[in-house]
Amino acid sequence: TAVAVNSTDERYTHLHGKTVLLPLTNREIPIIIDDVLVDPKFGTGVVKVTPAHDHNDYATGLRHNLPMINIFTETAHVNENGGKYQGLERFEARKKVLEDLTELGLLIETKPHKLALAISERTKVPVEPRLSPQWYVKIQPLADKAIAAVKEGKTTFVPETWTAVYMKWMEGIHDWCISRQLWWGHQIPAWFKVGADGKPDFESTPVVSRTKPPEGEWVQDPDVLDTWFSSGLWPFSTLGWPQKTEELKTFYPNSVMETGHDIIFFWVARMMMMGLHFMGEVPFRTVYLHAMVRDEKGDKMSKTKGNVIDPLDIILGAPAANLPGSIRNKYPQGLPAQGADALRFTLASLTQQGRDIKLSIDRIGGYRAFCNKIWNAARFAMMNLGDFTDDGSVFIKERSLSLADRWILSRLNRVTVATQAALTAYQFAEAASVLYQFLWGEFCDWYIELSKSALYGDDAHAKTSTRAVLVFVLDQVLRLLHPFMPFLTEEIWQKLPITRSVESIMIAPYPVEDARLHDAAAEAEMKPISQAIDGIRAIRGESNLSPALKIEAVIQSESQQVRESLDRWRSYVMPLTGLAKLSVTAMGVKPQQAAADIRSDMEIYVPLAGIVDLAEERERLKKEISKAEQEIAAINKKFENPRFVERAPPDVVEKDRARVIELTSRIEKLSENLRRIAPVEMRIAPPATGSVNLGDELRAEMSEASVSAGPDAQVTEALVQLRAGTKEGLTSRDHYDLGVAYMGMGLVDDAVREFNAAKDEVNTPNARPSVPSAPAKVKVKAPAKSKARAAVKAIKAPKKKAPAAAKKKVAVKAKAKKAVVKAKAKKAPVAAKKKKAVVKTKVKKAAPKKKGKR
RNA sequence: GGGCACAUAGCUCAGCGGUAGAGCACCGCCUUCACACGGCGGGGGUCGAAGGUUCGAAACCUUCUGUGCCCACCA
Repeated sequence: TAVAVNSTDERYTHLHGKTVLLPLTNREIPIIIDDVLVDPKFGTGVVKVTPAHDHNDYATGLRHNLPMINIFTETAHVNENGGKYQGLERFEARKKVLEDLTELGLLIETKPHKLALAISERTKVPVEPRLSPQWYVKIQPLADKAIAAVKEGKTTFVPETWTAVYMKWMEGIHDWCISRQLWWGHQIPAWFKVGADGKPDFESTPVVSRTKPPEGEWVQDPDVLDTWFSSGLWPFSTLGWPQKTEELKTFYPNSVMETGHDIIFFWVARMMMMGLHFMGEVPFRTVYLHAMVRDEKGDKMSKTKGNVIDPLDIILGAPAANLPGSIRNKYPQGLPAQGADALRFTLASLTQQGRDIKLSIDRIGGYRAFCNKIWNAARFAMMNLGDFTDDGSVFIKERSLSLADRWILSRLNRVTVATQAALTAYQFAEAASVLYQFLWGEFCDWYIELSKSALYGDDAHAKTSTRAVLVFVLDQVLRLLHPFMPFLTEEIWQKLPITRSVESIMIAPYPVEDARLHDAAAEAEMKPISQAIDGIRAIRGESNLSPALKIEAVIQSESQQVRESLDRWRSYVMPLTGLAKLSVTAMGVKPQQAAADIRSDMEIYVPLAGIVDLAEERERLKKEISKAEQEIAAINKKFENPRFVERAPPDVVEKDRARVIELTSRIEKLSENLRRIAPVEMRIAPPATGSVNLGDELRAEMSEASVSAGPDAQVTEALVQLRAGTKEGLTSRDHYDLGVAYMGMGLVDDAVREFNAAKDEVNTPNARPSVPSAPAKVKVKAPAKSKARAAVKAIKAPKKKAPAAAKKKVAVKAKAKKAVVKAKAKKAPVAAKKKKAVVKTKVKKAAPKKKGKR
């Protein structure tokens, strides 16, 4: 249609205003000057212009008033405007054009050239831009109103980051083509005169009408409206518009529009424009844009990629064979059934504002376990309600309650407030998290455990109160949870044997804050109790004590309040920590041979020499000390910088100062305890090789052989008797032998005590010269080592006596045996346990035997 | 090509100026009378990289790298 050059291109200045002859059609076309279209540095600096078949050229055509010559039919064949190429398919036509140009000697060269080509998503062939009659909506006046409404805050976006997306699109908007050549949709209500071929004559002036115009031959435009044009009417067309119905009056404008951020342009923007135009008011006050679910790599799920997970496969489970390819590869075992509530709760938990969700099957599994946990907690409650059928609300306000009761009610109130706040702020993940933590971490882990003594006890009053609280909390928390887990909560709620005001949890009132439940005193009093329980549990856990083993604990505290609370609620502490005895005292003498847990306002001791592994306890203390030291170092680094004290807010500085003092005191206490249970280092001096640490060596052997006095009650008893009998009237030799025997049992600390006793005896005139004194050390000569070894061996193979001459061989054998045990232990834990059991039995026999020897 | 997000423990994610957290997975002890889809305890991170602001940065700013999404006639 034209040939364009850049005005600054001096090569072509002489051609300005002239025309050229199009060789293949002999049409005369103008040379135009267009600096927008033509880049003089690119190619020849001359470009052909086809306004009917290219977007840029179309704009150029408008600028220069060029004719729009369409050369394609709907099927991309050359039409009557294509001269001799008429009827050819587009790719054929291109080949022919090249051939003809070559033949005429007009083709100078061909060069490969990369360009962006629009490809049809459905048919995968290049799209040919082509002029055709379409309906457009003049958009600017509509957009202006839609922009103003958001700027004025009449409608807000949540998360607000999407406001910018909406604005950018609105501000750069262009007229909206609303006609579509599809098979279904709202047919455009426009009528054209019937043309010669029986089809609409698009050149005629259309009549817009719902019904056929009465006079003349008319045919309705076959096109349908863009689906978003129809959908844009949704906020009011669904409410009876254009009639002025009650529904329309009530629900327009609506409060919250909830949708995906991928259709802000398509739908939200159109609803805004349509609503403002037809109703004169925004369609909704808030637009909440939810996260989109992606696959595990963050890619959008699509059928083409084959990465779509059907929600039903997650809910109901699916064998691998039923899954699409890429999903099957990741889950070759298929998907386990997770349930609708677990899926829903997971989605809520992962819905963080402004982010998309990478769906994690594993995480759904975690919440499935949560569903199970709730179910079992409810089962526990119902099993223990007895004949209690009240909903508890009256009881909890009129009766005196236990500390645990008051505490959980206060926590419930906090959770109610937090859940409400989160929901109001559209923080669904936060709400889900709050409820999860409360239900599992507080209600199940603490309240249910604490309630057992009352429920299983004889105090009728306490029993009834606990039942009331149990059912009340459950009822309330189920309501709070209901939006996140509709099925499970309804099921349990219906099963609760309580009187209800409504027939479904769906319409039960959502819990609101109840200031009367708030109980700061109860929460404060629970603190030392949970601290004590945590501390004792930590000692047990770190020392791998069996839960069945009853232990004693001593708790010392400077705070009288703490002591009183612990004393009053010892029935909470003892069962949760498996205590046989709990002593609560003021600060004073520390129990000997005890594991310790030092807290800021209490010190917990578990005096169990021989049962708690003091070596491990020492490691634990060292670790705690090092942790505290590291923290002090980090804080001190701050203080070294003078500007920190100078410029940081006083409260921050003060907080750090206090923390240093607290940590220092903690380190002191921990170190003190470490000293108290420190083993005395023992050295033996074998003739040739120099000194060896017998304690370490034996300990290493012991642990390799898995010899343990263990938690066995009989063993414990035997040890107590043994120790009771070693206090007085023993010779140095006796102490020495006992030390060896203790070593043999792996009780290093007891052994050390005996060796030291032996050392004391040595200082008397009758002392055995083979046990010389050394400051804070016990030196034992080689024979002692062999005896110790023999003791070890006796434990391992008690019936065989090892002659002194054969000790080396035996030692080698024993080592080989140990290696076998070790290897077995790795592969077959059951076998290792059996081995251990055998060893234990021998210890039982060995201990009283020693006693008898005295 | 333009725009917007995101990058924190093996995985999925919180935290968003003042002592690095959760769930799952992992390790140890336990089939204790709601729950082994469980209980208790534990190990694991120079918070993508480099600069800058600050007394102090995982967090605020800049640049870079990587990943993803949206738009692509116009931003």
